[in-house]
Amino acid sequence: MLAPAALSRVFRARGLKITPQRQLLFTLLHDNETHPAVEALFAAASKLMPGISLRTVYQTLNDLAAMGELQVFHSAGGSTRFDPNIAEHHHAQCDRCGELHDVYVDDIDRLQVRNLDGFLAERARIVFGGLCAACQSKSSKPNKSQQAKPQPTK
Amino acid sequence: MLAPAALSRVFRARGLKITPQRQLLFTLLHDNETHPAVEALFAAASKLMPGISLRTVYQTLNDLAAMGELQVFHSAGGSTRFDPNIAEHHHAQCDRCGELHDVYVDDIDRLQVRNLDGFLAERARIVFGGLCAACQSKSSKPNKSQQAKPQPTK
DNA sequence: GTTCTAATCTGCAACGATTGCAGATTAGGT
DNA sequence: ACCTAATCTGCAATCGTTGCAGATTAGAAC
Repeated sequence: MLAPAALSRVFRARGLKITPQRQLLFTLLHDNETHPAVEALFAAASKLMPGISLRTVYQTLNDLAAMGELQVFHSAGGSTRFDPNIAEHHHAQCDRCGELHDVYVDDIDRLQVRNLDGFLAERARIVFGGLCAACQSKSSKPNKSQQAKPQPTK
Repeated sequence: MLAPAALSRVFRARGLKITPQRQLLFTLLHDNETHPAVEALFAAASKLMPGISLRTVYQTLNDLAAMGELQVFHSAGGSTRFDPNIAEHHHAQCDRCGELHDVYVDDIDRLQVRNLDGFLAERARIVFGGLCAACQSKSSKPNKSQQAKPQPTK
């Protein structure tokens, strides 16, 4: 995502207004590597600007995503995460804590893909599953997992 | 996913009952390559067994997923798709029609991943984006897309 | 600085997907 | 045929997200 100042220029150029709410969200997102969910952003924004509407947060995120300034990440449990890193990169998601982590992968186009069957692949998104460094240390005792597999009803 | 008969054995072995509803869903899912959503399965099931409850479809899908007999695929718009193919494979999703397509990728472990930062990657899921064969032919005129990018409110 | 208007914000109602619950039904062991 | 735990059904409730309408405001024009 562009820096707040540059983003403001882009918005103005499109006839969009620079409101305090938008500026706040720009700064909260810029260089943010936590892949925040809407609620997390709303909480952070609310601290700095009490009264900001959840609706506005959704609106702004949608706008930024539509402009290609934000990547959207849909994961288990219907949770949506936003990623201001729009360089070509991929993700590693921890099975235990659900945290997302940016990773970079080389030579993706060298992959041999079978059964494409006429599909014209332009992009690839890779999500690695496993355990993050933190969860490996405090292994054994499970955390609040985003990928818990419930047993069939007994 | 196992064949209906084998699946029934697994269920029994776990003390789970084989109901007509479950059997129906087993057969509807077996060898199903359409990556159906819940609603689609419910519709198909309802034709063959009028009165089956949507709740039961959800229940059964969740159980199968928890048992590892089904892969769950979360994509844009909050849509959840189920994939009975549990062999190691990946997906190609059409930007225009949203259709999912199974693909197979070789030598994934040969990928060079940077910035893993202690993350222990055990699995990788790749989703290719692009245009499916069908949408390439009838190109130009857009279809109902699952990835439509709305303009910022004007 | 004042005026003006389209863009934006807010709060709330509405929506679609999914789950919790409780009572009726039933698979399958005895 | 009987019995009981497992299951099914229908409905209410929840969650994330969006539509709407009226109040507010950024920023262009004077």
